[in-house]
Amino acid sequence: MEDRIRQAVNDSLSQMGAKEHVSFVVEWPADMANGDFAVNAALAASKQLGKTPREIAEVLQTALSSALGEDASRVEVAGPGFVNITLSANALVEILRDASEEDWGKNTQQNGKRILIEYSCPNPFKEMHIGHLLSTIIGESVARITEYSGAHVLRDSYGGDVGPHVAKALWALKEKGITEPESSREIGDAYIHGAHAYEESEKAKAEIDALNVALYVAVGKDQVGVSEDERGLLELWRKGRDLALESFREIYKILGTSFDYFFFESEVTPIGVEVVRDGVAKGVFEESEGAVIYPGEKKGLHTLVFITSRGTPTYEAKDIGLAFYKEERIETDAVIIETGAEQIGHFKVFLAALSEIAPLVAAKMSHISHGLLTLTTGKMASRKGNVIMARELITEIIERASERNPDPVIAQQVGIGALTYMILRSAPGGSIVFDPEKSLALDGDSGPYLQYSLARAKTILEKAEQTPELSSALPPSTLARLITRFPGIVKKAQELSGPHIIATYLIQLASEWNSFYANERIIGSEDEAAKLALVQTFIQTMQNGLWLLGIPAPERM
RNA sequence: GCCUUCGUAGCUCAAUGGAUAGAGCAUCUCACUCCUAACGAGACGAUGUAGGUUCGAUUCCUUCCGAAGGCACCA
Repeated sequence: MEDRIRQAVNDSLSQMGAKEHVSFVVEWPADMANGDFAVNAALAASKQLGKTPREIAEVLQTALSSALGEDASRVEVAGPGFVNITLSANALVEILRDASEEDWGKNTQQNGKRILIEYSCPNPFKEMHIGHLLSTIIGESVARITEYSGAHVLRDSYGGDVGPHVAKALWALKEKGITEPESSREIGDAYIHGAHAYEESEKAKAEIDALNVALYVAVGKDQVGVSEDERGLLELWRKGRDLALESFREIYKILGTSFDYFFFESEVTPIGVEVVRDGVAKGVFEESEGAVIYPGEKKGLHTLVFITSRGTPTYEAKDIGLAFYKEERIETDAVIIETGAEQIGHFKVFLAALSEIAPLVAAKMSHISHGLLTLTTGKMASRKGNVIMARELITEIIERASERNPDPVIAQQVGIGALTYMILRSAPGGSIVFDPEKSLALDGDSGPYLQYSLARAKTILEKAEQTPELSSALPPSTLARLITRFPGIVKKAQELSGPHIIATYLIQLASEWNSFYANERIIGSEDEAAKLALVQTFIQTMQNGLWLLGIPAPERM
């Protein structure tokens, strides 16, 4: 439809004598009263053609009327020179026929592509906090939105299982004489204890630094030639890592996400170090004050250390290793990495360095980020211990949902729906101010509002005795016209990697549906079969939309 | 100091350079014998500042004010 409009406008413009290409848009009017499509070509071409926008618009109106024939019920000039097009009841019904199919909203823009998405990325030896929760929820939704483009999506999470934070946790465990940690909580507490000690005691700091190096050495040797001390250290390290992973998987299950790959720093570090050392010979990296740096300042970026003067690799060197590690194991056409916005600067430097070493690998990588999640108490910092843990927050919101839902399965669906929606409703990039008391709304602009609208619609379909059947008896309601926009909304969300596009649309859709529900009798009405068919398309649209966000769809509420 | 991002209603968020800047919460009305009131109808209320580009600017450019993040051995 959009293509037909575009074609007709272009033809008409060149007939009017437009020599240069006129850039215009075919868009949805924000106000549905203005129709299904709006064309701003008359405004854009006004200067070139030397006519007023309204003169041109009137010519376009005639051209579009004849081009669209019976598919348009109304073509009119409005405002400063827009041409608004309203679809006819029949044209609308034809589009709605697709809307009760399961694949409603999918497109084939990236058919056959293999896309790897990295997100969540909690570090073993720390507990998962709400920052990771953000990444998990956003990453999963972006993955699902990408799947709707026909791409084969692979998911991975990357975690730091070596480095100073691990040394802090292991140091504290050893201090307490714990050799058999039993819960992830114990590991998390040890990290906090170790982090405090590191800042408060010179002795502890020295010991932890030494332990950090010792762990790198031990991990590097793996099974070959390890001493007794190293064997004990490695054993404690593996136990801690396993415990943390196990607790991550429990959370992923509740959130409806699962990963194809878990990558660890210990695996990618050797490759990273090797590549960076090679890079020194090639002149990409430089030695400075005993460290290996990438001189980003020469390119308007920051200069960052890749290998410290103690010989340990930093985050950046490990990321180089990770990029190579993935490339060796997984065939991909694109790699997307989702992290917190505080890493934007680092990612730019890393990407600049990588593009000098492996241009093709760097070219297919892209970085998306989420803003900081700030509490009323300020930025979260896990080393200070004043963090809200992912598990605590999930438990709390499910508990709140259970006040109204005795069924624990539904309570969980509603709780997760509220949490997920709260995170996905706003555009990525900005920070989310999170007040645990107020932010988890269960009514209004919320996940449960969407779920509730769906549950009500499903009940109607269950209770009805007639078979849903689309026909031109269906009046062209705002609800029907809004449903036809869904595939376009999905495309826009794909272009922007923006789940919030879907979220905003679904709220509008649910609101329109609830209004329809309140004002129109469905069961027992004259056009029951046609209205039931509309209900069916609403259900399919809402279901697919909720799936794209990762919000569960309860049958009843 | 330099770099990046962001300032929209009392609060939390929308608005692919377009039409009367949309929602929700809060506040105040109305509606509730009817398919689930986690609902519906209405009122109230906003683009930080000063310029520029444009037929048209919340959106692009510049000034100032304010906030957040980053800036060589953390991740």
